[in-house]
Amino acid sequence: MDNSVKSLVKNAIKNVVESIWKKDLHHLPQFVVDRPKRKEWGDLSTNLPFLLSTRGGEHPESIGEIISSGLSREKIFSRVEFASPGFINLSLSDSFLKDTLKKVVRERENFTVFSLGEGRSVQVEFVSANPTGPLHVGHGRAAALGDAIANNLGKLGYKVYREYYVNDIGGQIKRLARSLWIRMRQIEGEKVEVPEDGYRGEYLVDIAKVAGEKLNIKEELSDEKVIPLLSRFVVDEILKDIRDDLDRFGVRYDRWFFESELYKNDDLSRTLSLLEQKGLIYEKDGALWFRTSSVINGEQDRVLRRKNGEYTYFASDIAYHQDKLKRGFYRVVDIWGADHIGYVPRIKAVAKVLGYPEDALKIIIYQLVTLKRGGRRVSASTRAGEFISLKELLDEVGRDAARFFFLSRSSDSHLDFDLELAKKQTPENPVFYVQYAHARICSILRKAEKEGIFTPDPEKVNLNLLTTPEERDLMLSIALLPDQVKEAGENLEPHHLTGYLQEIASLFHYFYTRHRVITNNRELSHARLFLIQAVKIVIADLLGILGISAPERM
RNA sequence: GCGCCUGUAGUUCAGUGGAUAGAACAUCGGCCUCCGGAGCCGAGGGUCGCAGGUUCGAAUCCUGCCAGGCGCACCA
Repeated sequence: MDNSVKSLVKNAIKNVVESIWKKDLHHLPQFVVDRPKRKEWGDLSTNLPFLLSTRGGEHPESIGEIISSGLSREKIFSRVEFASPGFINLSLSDSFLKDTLKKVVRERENFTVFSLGEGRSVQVEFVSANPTGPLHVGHGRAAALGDAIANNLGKLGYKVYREYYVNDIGGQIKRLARSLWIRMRQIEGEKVEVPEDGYRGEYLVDIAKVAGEKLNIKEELSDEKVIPLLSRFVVDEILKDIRDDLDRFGVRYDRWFFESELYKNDDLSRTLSLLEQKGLIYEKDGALWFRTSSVINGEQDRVLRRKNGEYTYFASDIAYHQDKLKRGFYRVVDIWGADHIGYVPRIKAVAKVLGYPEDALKIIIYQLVTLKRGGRRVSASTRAGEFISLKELLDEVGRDAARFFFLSRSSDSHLDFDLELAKKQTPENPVFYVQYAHARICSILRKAEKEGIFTPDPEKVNLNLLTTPEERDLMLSIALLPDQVKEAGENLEPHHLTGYLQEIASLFHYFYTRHRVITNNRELSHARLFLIQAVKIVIADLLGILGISAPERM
């Protein structure tokens, strides 16, 4: 499947060019087909004449005119115009737009499905927060991003695996368990304090109470025996909360991958010996090092196994990425917070030596989230322990608003999250605005049905009655939806979809204020009901990709 | 000091080398006999951080500065 209008147009252009110049032009330069800035310039435009002129030395005008006259014979265009200095502006024919509208109603959410990823699987690993405390708002951004990207890739036809990598072993977990142990003893009345480098959050006190009841630990047990026991317990408890939060946020994983698995089945040592064979490992100062410097210029070598014999996180991560590769993913997407930015070259180097194809590993770095209440910044310092948890955010603004806001900016961009705005049930709030468009359509459809006017089948509707510019704008916007989904998916940039949603909602509201859907003219009512039904389908579809609900009533 | 990200309207941000740089919010001014006014329309507002360069063409690519963020562990 492929309902991309841009591909259709590109192919038409290619055919025309090839038939005109015969074998003179073997391959065309990478030309662009996109929406022009101004309405007068048509629905789509291409810069091909510019690009051809620089090659052949001809003027863009002459080339442009020749291609234009060839294209004007194509049925999908109603108007083809060369525009100085080097564009061809294209208008899609009404019959094409109307056929496409019918296609939307027939295919529904499959309208935006592509088969280009068929037979290939993709893994998206995201959030993967350490199980040492509750998720905070930053993890919410990761969750929204990862889930939307996964949905989007699913639309492109890939089989998508969502995965959470759990660091369930290592020094931090030991510190966590020790902190818990201290909290438990405090409850028993012992005078002990959680150390500076421990985990001092209140949540451990709650877990300590549960641990005290469930574990039945005898005081005389040595630390050596207690800590492993408590480690398991505390990781399980915190992970339970993390799962709950994510579940509430609408995120489900196909797999929770535990770091400890890599040790149990020897993956780690196998991977390291693989690197050793390649001569990328050496010993120095009692530690085992990876020769990052020989793979990537300017990088430092990194420790894999410490002096004390323990492996570093980096070592596990190498084994983990080897495991991903072995599972045969066509593409692997890692979503990390900005605080891991320095880690990227290292893991890229690893991917390279493990034999990942170029670009098979995509690492998305998202910038930090700043919470605001009105204009005022909400303190979110982890250090002071007063960070806002994902749970609190969901309590306050809800899942839909949280997702929409997280997805409304490029991941490279710092995110200002205005809690007040997110809560508002007014059109300044973009989530509300978009959802309202959907609910409003549902309301009209309900009213029409009550009056005995039913939305017709694609075979029966007379779309020639849709003649106003507002109707055409909606049809055009809908026709270009598959391209939007494709581009957002290929670039792993779901934020484009929130923008598109706002555009289509706005076109609908504008149409609504200018025209009545239910009129005395039954045939016209049918045509308009058909149109708004299509709008409803695409809004719900896009919201679905973003993991946001499309309410029928609000 | 080094690396990466960011710098675009009062604010928050879009803008895969193309035409006169856009949106939302905010501000100001308008629009309801009638399908959800929980909506719509209009106006003002910009040296695209600064300076060079690349080319037919630069917010976009390159170089150098300036400012903010995040990193720079035998933590994860």
